Amino acid sequence: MDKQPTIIDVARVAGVSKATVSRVLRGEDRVSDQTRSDVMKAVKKVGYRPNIVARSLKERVASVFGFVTSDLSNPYYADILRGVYQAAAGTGFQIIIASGDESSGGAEAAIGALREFRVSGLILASPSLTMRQIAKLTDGLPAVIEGHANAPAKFDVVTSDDIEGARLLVDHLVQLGHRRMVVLEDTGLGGFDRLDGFARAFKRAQLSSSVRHIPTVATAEGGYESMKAVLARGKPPTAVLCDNDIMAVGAMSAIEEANMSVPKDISVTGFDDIAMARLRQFDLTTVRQDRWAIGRLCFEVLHRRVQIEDKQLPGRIILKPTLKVRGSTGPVRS
Amino acid sequence: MDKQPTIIDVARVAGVSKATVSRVLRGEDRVSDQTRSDVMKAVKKVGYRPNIVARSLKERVASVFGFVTSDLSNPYYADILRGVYQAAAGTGFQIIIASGDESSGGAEAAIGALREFRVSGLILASPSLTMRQIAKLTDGLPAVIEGHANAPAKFDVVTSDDIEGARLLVDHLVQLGHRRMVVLEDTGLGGFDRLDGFARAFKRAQLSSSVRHIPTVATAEGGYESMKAVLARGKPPTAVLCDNDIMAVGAMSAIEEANMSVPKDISVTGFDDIAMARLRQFDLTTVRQDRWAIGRLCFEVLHRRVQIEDKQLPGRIILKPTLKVRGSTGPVRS
DNA sequence: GCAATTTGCGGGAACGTTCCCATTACGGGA
DNA sequence: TCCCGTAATGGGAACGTTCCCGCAAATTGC
Repeated sequence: MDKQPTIIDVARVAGVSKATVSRVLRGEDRVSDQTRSDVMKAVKKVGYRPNIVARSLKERVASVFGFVTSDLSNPYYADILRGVYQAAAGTGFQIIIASGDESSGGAEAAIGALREFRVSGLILASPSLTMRQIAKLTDGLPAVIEGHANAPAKFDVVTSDDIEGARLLVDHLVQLGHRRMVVLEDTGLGGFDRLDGFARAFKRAQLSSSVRHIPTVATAEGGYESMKAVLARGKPPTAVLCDNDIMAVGAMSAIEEANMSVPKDISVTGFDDIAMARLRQFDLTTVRQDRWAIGRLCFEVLHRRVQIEDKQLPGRIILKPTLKVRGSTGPVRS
Repeated sequence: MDKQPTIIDVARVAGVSKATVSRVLRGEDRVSDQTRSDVMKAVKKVGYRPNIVARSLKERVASVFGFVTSDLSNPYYADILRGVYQAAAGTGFQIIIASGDESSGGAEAAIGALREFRVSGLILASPSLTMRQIAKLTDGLPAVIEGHANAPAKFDVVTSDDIEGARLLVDHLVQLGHRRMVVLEDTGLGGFDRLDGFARAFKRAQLSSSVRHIPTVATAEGGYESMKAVLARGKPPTAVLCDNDIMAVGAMSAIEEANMSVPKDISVTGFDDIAMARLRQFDLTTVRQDRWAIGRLCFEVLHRRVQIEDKQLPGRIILKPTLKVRGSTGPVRS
């Protein structure tokens, strides 16, 4: 690789000092029009490209945000990430993604690596991180947290209102006449707000006693197995609420395998509205968050705090989800 | 944010010079055991964390690879990315992902941003990049290309053998007795090798004349529309080959909607073996690439070239795909 | 026992920026 | 005419590393 031209090369060609080139490049005003255009011409001529590394060193922090997620291949985070990138485009900020899953050393290693990089802020989209960990690992670095509505007040939060989402689903089913229901609960660390939301909504509808909660692995297979077990013992429920869409797909498999029909015999709901939910074969009633907006807002909140050195108190942006009623839910059979 | 301790702080605490601290940190041998342990103790004490930015400046390049993709939310690339991260863990190399999709300025802007960062290599997983663009934009930077088996000889290539994958599918269907077939072709820029592979395999089986090729948008809706159009006019084919799994899912919808059955009336195949293909509702015969391995190898090839300053000629690693026969294909109805 | 080599360590330049301080040139007011 | 403010620019230190070079002490070879 041949040597990249530096600001000094530009200065030599333009016949000015490096300080002047720097001024032009950073758009300062104390430069004559003549010099400015000379410098710009020289930049073009030598093919100069700014060296972010040198700038970062001088400025003590890099114009980079770190994005930490526990699961890169989860489409939920992929969508958020798209929003982040979209918002980052043109701001001069880059994003470094650190995978916090166990095989790459966990979230601690991920955040550690980002800090070596002197990133100027963190976006934490990793439900497996506890608040205690977050507080310890960020240690003064600006951070915005996704997915934990009840994070400590010292952090900015952008997340969707899962409690509201759960309420929407429960209300919808109750309205359709459902009473005897089952919730397939993610046994992982994520989705805490959802479970809380389901519990509250059932309590509000005074149905807490007629609802069973089944711990389930958050995959299609997990949903399938749990549903099969539910159907094997006793009177089947009239509706099944799942912690995410993919579990719901598994549950639907088990229901059809038992020669029952969705939604005639059993209604099924998901959570997230992933692309698959819209397919004819599933046509799943679910709750949709604007994941794109979440990502975008995560970036903007962080950017604001870092760039403008915004000293106002951390805020929390809680986005309202929308209920997507599709063909997997229907009135209870009488 | 309070100031991070530097190598000089460590030196002061350990009572040595910064050069010695640097030596210890980089594991050089010309240091006495006593000094080494003193320094390590001081590192612990002051909570020193190396500053990658300063190191990168001095070394002229950053220990960072850039990953360029045209579609962040495509699970295909998400899986490759997982492989990349897995391989990168522990090497000291970080990955910066640049989204090359149009909304963020395209691949040119993405690669430009990465170059400002002085990344020491690129992983290009973006089928929409032409070879001409790649040659121009990389300009001497080491790069490994994914997805283009026929890239110029000056680049390292890691990809799956899509031509072989297409052959496997065609052979499978021919063996089942299928002759009148349809290929739903991705109209996008990607998947060139697949189309080529289908065409070659049909030619080899002397079936080129009995196969129709339908340009199709590479989504579930696209597959649905194209299939509907195919069924609307004339005698339906006995088998449909799709350029990817998600198109196949759409095609299956259209077939069932027309009151025909998969695979009894029409066999359907996909390409990629995404998680969805394994679900009971689809049970799709498809071709699987080891995407995790592709990602891992992309990193390793690049790491080797950059780190070891491997001067050997660029190589191409072409991974053999495997045919996954499932329930969406069957013998032709006689 | 003395020169030659090795070992262990420190000093300081360099990487490419930014930014603070000169320094110059030029007017205008006293 | 002199002084001083201002506009435009240059010089140089600093950011935190790495690495070359040099020097003293220890070790070796004769």
